[in-house]
Amino acid sequence: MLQEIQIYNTLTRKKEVFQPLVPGKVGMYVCGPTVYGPAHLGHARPAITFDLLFRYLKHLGYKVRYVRNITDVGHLVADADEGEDKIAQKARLDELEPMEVVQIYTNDFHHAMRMLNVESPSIEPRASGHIIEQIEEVRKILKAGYAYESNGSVYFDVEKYAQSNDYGQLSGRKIEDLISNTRALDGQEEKRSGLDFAIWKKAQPEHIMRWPSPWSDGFPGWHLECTAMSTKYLGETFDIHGGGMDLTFPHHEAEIAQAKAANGKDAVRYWMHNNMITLNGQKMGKSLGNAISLEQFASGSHPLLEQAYSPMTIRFFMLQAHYRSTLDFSNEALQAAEKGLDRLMKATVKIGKLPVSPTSSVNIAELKSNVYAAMNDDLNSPIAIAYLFEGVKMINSVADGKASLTAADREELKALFDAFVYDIFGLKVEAQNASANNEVLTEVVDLLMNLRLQAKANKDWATSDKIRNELTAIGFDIKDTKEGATWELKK
RNA sequence: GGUCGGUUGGCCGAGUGGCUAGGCAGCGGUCUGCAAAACCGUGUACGGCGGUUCGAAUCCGCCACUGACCUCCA
Repeated sequence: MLQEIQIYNTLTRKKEVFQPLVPGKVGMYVCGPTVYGPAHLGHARPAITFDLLFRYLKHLGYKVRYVRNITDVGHLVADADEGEDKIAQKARLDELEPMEVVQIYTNDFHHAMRMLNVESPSIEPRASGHIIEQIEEVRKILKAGYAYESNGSVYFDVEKYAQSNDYGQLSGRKIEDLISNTRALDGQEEKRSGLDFAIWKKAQPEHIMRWPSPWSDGFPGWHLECTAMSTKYLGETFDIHGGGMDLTFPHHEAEIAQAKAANGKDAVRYWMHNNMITLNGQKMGKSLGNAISLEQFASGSHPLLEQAYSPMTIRFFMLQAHYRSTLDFSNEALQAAEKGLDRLMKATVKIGKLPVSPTSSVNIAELKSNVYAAMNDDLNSPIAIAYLFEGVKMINSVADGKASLTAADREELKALFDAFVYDIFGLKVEAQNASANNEVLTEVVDLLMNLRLQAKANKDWATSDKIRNELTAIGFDIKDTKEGATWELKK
């Protein structure tokens, strides 16, 4: 059931029919986080976007190898500490071993991913575990003549590369403009041009994270790790490379150049970029100081949060916008998503219990084809969800006896919802509070519900309402449906 | 300053040269002892000014505002 899907390729700025290099198999690489701070809402966007792609491709029958790295070395900070590694800087402040910092925030990231129901990638390589490969990559680029050594560091020679290649093709920049617009930063005398970037950096004496190399004791440049690791696990040419839009320049542009310089060919066939999460219209980011961590969302402990939001609400909130659009955070929008998600999940659970009829008054086949068509059009999850809500309406109408469904259509509908809601969108019913799973509590509440039922039978509204009101006050949600009264404990 | 985007109804957010996206909120109704839920009905939305067109929110031009990148960033 390999369907034709279109994806937007940043390289060509067009939607293209996706055709993997090897039929039936997909290699994809996505830039993961730099583990030097808590995972925040911004990190959730690419994680969820490419989790959706990963899940959908698998659903369509592709065998996917999904590589998402952890950056734990090599990021240079531009502020106060000249040339100091981000990880090492944080370590000094906290008086922790650098690898301790890496571990803390790697764990934090993994925890956040689990909460968001983001599947583990096939391979999650760490930059620090691939120093040998990166040194090899530097060697290849040097040998090809596209890099030069300077005072123990090795720089990529952008201008030389640009003579025979299109540097700037991904980000739409022209080399001449780049040359005239590059900022003159201090401490760059080692470079021939401000455009050049380090692929190996000599470590200063105080720099703790360092590895021996033919050029100096030092560490690899940030852009290089992705090239080295994607090549190692996916080959010199692979299908999809993803990441945040903010990485297109210089990071991904540099990756293109490094791979071409080292291997003589273009590595990536489809470049995909997710857009940013904004806060009051401005990008949410650690360096901007306006990031809300995922932990804070779950607990509601941030001044901007009016309440706690479950990870599934965040996931659904993101899926309701297209991945290439900016998505503005607001309490109002999150609350709307929370309610919409609740409606979708409740309907999904109901399908199996719907009554069946000899005929259907609804068209399930058309609904199904609409949902797939939306997803096949560059992963248009908001449209797909809009169609699922049409399905929700069908489900509720059938439950109300206002529409009918054959047994075969009910199975079809259930399969569709199970596939999309659970497997592809990765939504799940939140685990209830531990106490709600307590059998004794359940029995007690059932007892109260029975008392209320009796009171109702006796038309003793005062008692029945008292029970309902007090349970509601405690945090229970009581509903009288056709099938009888139901209760659930709200968070 | 350069490159690339965005501007849609109370909020969020899709999309298309002519036909109701969807969610949330609101309003009216059905159901219910009441409520909740559900269902039905309900909105002359597309930044401004020009142009192309039988017809543009959708294409073109100009303007305004706004964002991302150009330095680490998801």
